Amino acid sequence: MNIYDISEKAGVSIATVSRVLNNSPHVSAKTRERVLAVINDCEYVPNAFARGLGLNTMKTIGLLCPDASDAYLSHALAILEKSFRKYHYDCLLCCTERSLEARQQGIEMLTSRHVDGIVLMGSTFVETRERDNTYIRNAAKQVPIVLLNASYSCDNVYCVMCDEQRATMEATQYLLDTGRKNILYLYHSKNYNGQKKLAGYRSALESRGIAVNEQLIRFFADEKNDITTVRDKLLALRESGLVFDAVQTSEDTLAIGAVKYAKAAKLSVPRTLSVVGYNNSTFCLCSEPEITSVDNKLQAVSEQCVATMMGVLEGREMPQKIVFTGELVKRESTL
Amino acid sequence: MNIYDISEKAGVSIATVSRVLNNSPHVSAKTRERVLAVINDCEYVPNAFARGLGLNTMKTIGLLCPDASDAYLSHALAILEKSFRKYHYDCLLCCTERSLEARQQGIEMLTSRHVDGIVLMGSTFVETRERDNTYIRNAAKQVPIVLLNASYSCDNVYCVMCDEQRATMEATQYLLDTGRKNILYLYHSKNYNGQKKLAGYRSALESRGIAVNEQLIRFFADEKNDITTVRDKLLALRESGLVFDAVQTSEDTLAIGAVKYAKAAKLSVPRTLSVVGYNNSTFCLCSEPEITSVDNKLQAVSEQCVATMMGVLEGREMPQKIVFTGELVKRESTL
DNA sequence: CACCAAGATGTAAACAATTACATCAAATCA
DNA sequence: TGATTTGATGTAATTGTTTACATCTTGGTG
Repeated sequence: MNIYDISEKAGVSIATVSRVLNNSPHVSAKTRERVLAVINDCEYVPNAFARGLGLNTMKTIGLLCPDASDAYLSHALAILEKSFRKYHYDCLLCCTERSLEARQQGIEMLTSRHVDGIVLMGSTFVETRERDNTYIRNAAKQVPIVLLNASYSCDNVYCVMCDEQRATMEATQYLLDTGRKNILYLYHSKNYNGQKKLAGYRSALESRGIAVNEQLIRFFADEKNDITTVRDKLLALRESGLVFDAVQTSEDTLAIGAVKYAKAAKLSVPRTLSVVGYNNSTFCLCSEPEITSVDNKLQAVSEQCVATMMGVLEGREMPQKIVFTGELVKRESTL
Repeated sequence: MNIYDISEKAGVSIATVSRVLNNSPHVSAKTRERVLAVINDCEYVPNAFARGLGLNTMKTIGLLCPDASDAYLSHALAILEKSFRKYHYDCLLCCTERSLEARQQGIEMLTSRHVDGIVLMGSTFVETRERDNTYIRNAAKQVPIVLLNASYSCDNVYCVMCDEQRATMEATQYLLDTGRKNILYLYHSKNYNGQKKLAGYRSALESRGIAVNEQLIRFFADEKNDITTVRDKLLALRESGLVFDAVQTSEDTLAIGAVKYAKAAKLSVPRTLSVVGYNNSTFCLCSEPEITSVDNKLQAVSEQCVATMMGVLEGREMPQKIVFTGELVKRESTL
């Protein structure tokens, strides 16, 4: 069943059928009605591939997501999909691992499928390592790219992000202001955002004239999904003589691990140990006590990504970089 | 840059270029090499739409997900996407609300885009209400449909699921066996799975010769995302004189709410109140105490969905229904 | 009444692949 | 040596749209 069958049954040309299909005003009311009747009758649906070939677009956005099962990213995913759908764009999902090669492959897949735009979620790459970003430059020659919570200056690449450095800095300052002296900083990723957050921690100490103790900065590789391991590592740190009266983390589940550690070490949160997470996820509310965490405005950032992409696709001039401000949500795990 | 340009530059016909592109054996080694060199040189990528038109497929699977931000579904999403990618199929994501109309629209969108198959995640619909399922029957005429954790008998529709009734029953029996007399059952959805789980709760009581107290069965609408509300409602129930020494739920976050309630009511979990969740999500580990929950084998179910879909697409005979068995994971919130 | 604009409709050329069938040369066999 | 097979390559049809351009009505205007 194609457009020719319909045109024949309706006694018109295929051009007229196509015009009806595309709501062209150049069709008389009677003709339109007759054609629509036939279309309905035959349950005809135009072939999407042929349409794509003719129009050179299938109204599709590629979403490159490092991990769809991650609480934070899956939330962004849901917002992006919903918002793009409002503009009648569908989303092709590509979950890469967090490795550079996988992301590169993912982008190639998406461009080869001729998506209209790509949203790159999260920051696997680092702004300063130019070599790693050539694949973005290349892809940007084909389609507009919007970076969700990452930063990179390049033609046809747009950034929407939260100032994670500042948000982290304010969280650290808050801990200092409540009298904490030795803040252990746990981070799980050395990517762009990971480094920015760490920089925020450092600058908070500097702003208060406190020297950074490198012993208090710990990289807890990809253990963000293993609360027990985090707890045990913290117990080991304490055992080794490291002194700290607060734990600040780059991710909420690490903070959960810190709370579990406090329980195991018979410390009271927040009396003898303050805990601060990052992302303000549901995990914070599940914990006992509930965890203070940084809200990095995911909803706003995600929606702005869609707005930016649509602006670019509609030919409007769009800002190359939009930065939101995070906010510390205070709960029971801090004084 | 199309296949004609390449054929010209390489001094061959478009058929030969196409053969090289598709790894046809009917090309001599020298010719292949020459063509590949030109392709590389020009950074030529075949047009996906034209290819789709010719082959009548773009190797795409539609994923219909009620809510991509849900912990449970997002996990399934990640597994599905990854597994389909192994077979070189890409995934078109469609997040519907949980309403029937939205799902129906979603399916129409996916079929109009000519996906090769659709995975329907979760059960919005109810097996017995035939009227609600006509949209599935219709869609199944176009493409194979695999239901993830739902059940419906129909041609070209395949089901992969966990026996949630049995899993729930075993959890309830466990509570009874540990001496609990009045088990409050909280559920958040009246869909197919919601009803099956509730049936499991009832049958557990019956199996022990205990009459079901309807007062102990409570529908906590869509409050699974609002822990505080759950806590307050439970406090109100206690206030109203309802007696219960255990709370079993259809979803982990409801169980979190129960734990919060216990704290507010100064009850000890599990000493004076047992709590059992469902889904065995990370939330269970965040809680203090950690929550006993039903693992419904999401990984296995998701992977089998992909295996079933690929089997169908490759023309193999596939079982209409595959049922996995859930498992109660015991933690600190039960005796 | 002739002319012209406007609106409706049709024709045919893109769009960019795949592939059945035809062709042709070289190798094998009688 | 001539017939036959095999393998490589080319030709042209096919897929189902969109759309620029051509054509044909129809009604209004001078």
